[in-house]
Amino acid sequence: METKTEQEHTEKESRSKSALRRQRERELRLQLLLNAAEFLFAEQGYHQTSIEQIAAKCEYSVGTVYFYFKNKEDMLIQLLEDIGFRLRATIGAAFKKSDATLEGIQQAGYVFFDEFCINYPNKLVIIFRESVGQSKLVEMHRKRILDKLLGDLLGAIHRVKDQLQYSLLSDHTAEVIAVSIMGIYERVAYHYLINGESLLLNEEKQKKISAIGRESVGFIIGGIQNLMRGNSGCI
Amino acid sequence: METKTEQEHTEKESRSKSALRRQRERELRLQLLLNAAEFLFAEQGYHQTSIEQIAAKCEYSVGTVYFYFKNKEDMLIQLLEDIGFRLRATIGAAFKKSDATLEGIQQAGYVFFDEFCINYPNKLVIIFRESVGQSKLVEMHRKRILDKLLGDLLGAIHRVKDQLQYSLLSDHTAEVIAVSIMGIYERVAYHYLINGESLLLNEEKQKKISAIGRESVGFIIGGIQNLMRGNSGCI
Amino acid sequence: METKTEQEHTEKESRSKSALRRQRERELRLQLLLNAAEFLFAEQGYHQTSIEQIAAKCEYSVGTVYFYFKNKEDMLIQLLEDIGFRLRATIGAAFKKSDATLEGIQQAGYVFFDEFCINYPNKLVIIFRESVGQSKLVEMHRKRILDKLLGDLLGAIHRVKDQLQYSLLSDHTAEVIAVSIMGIYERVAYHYLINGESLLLNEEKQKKISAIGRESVGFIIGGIQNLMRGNSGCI
Amino acid sequence: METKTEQEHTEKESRSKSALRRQRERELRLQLLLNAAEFLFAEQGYHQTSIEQIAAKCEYSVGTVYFYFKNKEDMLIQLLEDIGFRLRATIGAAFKKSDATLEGIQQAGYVFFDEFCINYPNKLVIIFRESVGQSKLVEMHRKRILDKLLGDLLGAIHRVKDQLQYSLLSDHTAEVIAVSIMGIYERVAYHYLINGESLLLNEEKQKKISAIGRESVGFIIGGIQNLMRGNSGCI
DNA sequence: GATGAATGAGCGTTCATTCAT
DNA sequence: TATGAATGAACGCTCATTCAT
Repeated sequence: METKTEQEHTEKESRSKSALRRQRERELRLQLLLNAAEFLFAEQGYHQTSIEQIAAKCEYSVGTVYFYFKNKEDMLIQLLEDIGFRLRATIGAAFKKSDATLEGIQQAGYVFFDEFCINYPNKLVIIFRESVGQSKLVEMHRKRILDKLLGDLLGAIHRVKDQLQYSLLSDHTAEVIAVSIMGIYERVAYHYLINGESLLLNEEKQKKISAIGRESVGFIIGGIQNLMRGNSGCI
Repeated sequence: METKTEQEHTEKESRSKSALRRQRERELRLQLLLNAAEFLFAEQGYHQTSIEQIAAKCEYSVGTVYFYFKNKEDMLIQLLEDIGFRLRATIGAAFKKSDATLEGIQQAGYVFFDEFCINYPNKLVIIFRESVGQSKLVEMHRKRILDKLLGDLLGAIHRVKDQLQYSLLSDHTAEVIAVSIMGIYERVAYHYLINGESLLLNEEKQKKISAIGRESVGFIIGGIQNLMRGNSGCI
Repeated sequence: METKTEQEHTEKESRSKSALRRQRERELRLQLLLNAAEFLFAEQGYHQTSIEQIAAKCEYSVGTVYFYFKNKEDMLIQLLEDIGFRLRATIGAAFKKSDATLEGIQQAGYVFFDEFCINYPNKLVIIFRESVGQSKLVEMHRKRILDKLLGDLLGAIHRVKDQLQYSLLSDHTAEVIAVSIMGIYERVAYHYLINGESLLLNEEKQKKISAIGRESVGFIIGGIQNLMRGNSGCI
Repeated sequence: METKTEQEHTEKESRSKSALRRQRERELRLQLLLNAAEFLFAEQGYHQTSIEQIAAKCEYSVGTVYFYFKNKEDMLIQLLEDIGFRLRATIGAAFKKSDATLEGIQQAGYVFFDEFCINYPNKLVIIFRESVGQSKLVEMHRKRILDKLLGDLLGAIHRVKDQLQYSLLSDHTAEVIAVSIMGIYERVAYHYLINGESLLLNEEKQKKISAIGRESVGFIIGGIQNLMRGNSGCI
């Protein structure tokens, strides 16, 4: 095994090198197409965007798009998966800094509004608007992705509850909290970002979103406390 | 003026009578079509439903549909307007019973989950799924409708604030509260109703939704209190 | 029931009249399209013919074709069904004239070559060339149609056998005879008609086909006799 | 010429050796691809099989296929040529054993059903189904191949006629006999083999095919005799 | 020789909308 | 008013073929 010639060595190396390069390039092209799709879907809508437009934006041909994706629906789903991954990564990181406290949940909220919303407004549009009501399959993936995020939140809530020795009203209280938080994330983002004329954010707008985010998180904290302190959740 | 003959009188009367009848019939047919559209859009999705299917469900011809509606988009918009109207009527009525108190907001929440969600699951699907991301025009109408509801909530919140002599953190605090409440309504309904396998609700499921609704409203109340008691909304 | 007014009567009559007319027109248009498809499929091949070409030949739009047919495959299948029907009608009629004798089978052969082949060369091309190896579904229909014809032949053979008090070598001898006859029909038609440069037949060519047909039928008669006289079918 | 060095000699030798090896390998690969194509065309149909599938089955790349074949049509044509060659070789060998007698024709028939059909069912599918109605060029090659086989049969028939001092009805009687025989071969094979659920033959099925073949040949012999004994071919 | 990414013409199909009757 | 046949633009998708590496 050790006796392989110089040439063999070089050959194998270059083969694996070129294979690696090809792999890298492949992923670059795939990302290029996904970016174009994300932009066009967010800008014009999923149905209003044709494969030809996506291809043209990357200076590819229609066939190339189909070399990388099974079909149009598949592009949306891959986009969704990517968004789900980033969303969890972003918010999950915030949990870890000060987990098992309400502060962790607060930080996660701040991160969602200050980082995710501001840096990825197009992703927001895809997950909260363009992937809604398109097909059973897309709906299924969307549900799976949002449910994972929900699971993360749920875990955080349970850890806070245990730590603070709070009790929950019922078996699904924690879930209701998590779902409510996600509803606030979604609607606030939709109202202040997606609904707007343009997704481009100047500094002033960023500040506003940030401030809105703080208050939304305030609402969330109040909601959690009201359902956790063992009272009935009534006035 | 008084000299018109008996006959003329009868004629006019009968003409107006038949005109009224025609008007009534027209509205019946229109409603029939809207119901069919609502059902099919909710069941199969807006894009997966063709005008022909809607016509067939009412035993009308395709042309007849176009006699009552400008186009397919127009059906969705009229559906949306109707839903918006009922939503405001249902929730607005709850406000009036005990307005200017947190209880009014609580009651409105109860009414949304116990009455609207349970009686009109298809309408829920239309407003929260099928009308999302379809076209600029639909999006515009959807925004208008949700903004009106938002306005109602906003009014209620301001009245509560004035009555309890609470202060708000900033100019948009009330709006954030309203938007958050709507987010909770939307996401909770989506999660527990729309996401489900079937929209048909047996008694057990109705009880669950109702219980979930109570807790969601508990979250809302907590959120409001936390943003209104003059504290910073932080932990 | 008898007391219906003159007007009602006229109304109903005209309604059914116009309904009938519409039905007739519908069938005319359908036939027009089928004829165009038959011609083009035979001339250029099934795959080389586009829906647009078929539509253009009838001065219809593409959509109209899809109003009358589910899809392209459906056109081919309807064509096939029609061909099968005519083939059985033509040949079946010949059987009836002198059934239960070899002459019936002889006449059927003459009719196939003298009438069917000469009058419907395009149908020959469809059933023996363009519908071969296209898809599972088409293959299934083709089999069903040819099997029906086979059944007709089989019946005739059994009747001849009973009448002449012949015996058959084995259980499947009759079927082998029927299949062989069909093979001769098919291959002779293919060789002398379909293979040719043009399907258009002048008088001279017609005479040749007819003569070829006579001899082919002679072959068939010999084959039947050899398998029916109770000998082993060997030399 | 004689003065070439030892080295040159060795070089040339090894060059021609490696050239030969390369040639052999080339043909192996070509055959590998043809086998894959034959299998897939027979299994799924010509149009339903993509070049990529053929390449994948051999663990080659798409480009490699195009190194060995001009295009997809070319694969089918080469397949066809190969099938034609084997068919003639198989049947031709049978003729030679006892040529110029009806027995030779009988033997050829037995060989077709007992050897060719049973050993090469896929080839049967290609020649009798998948190459039908695909394109002018394929049709031309198919005709050429079948015409050669026809020529072989024709020759055999003429030799039998001369030997037995029979006379033929007309100039094309021999051809009609040959065409009829081929029609029987084709249709019997199609009906009992190609039409079936599976092309795989267990022993029982093989026996059935063989028996069917015997009877089909009996039909053929009867047909020939009826057209050769100088009678009119009529009943 | 071998690879596999890229091409792009071409086709089948859909369906909202129109309009003569 | 009601009908339903006709329209045709638009789009998703396929796949044989090419070619730079």
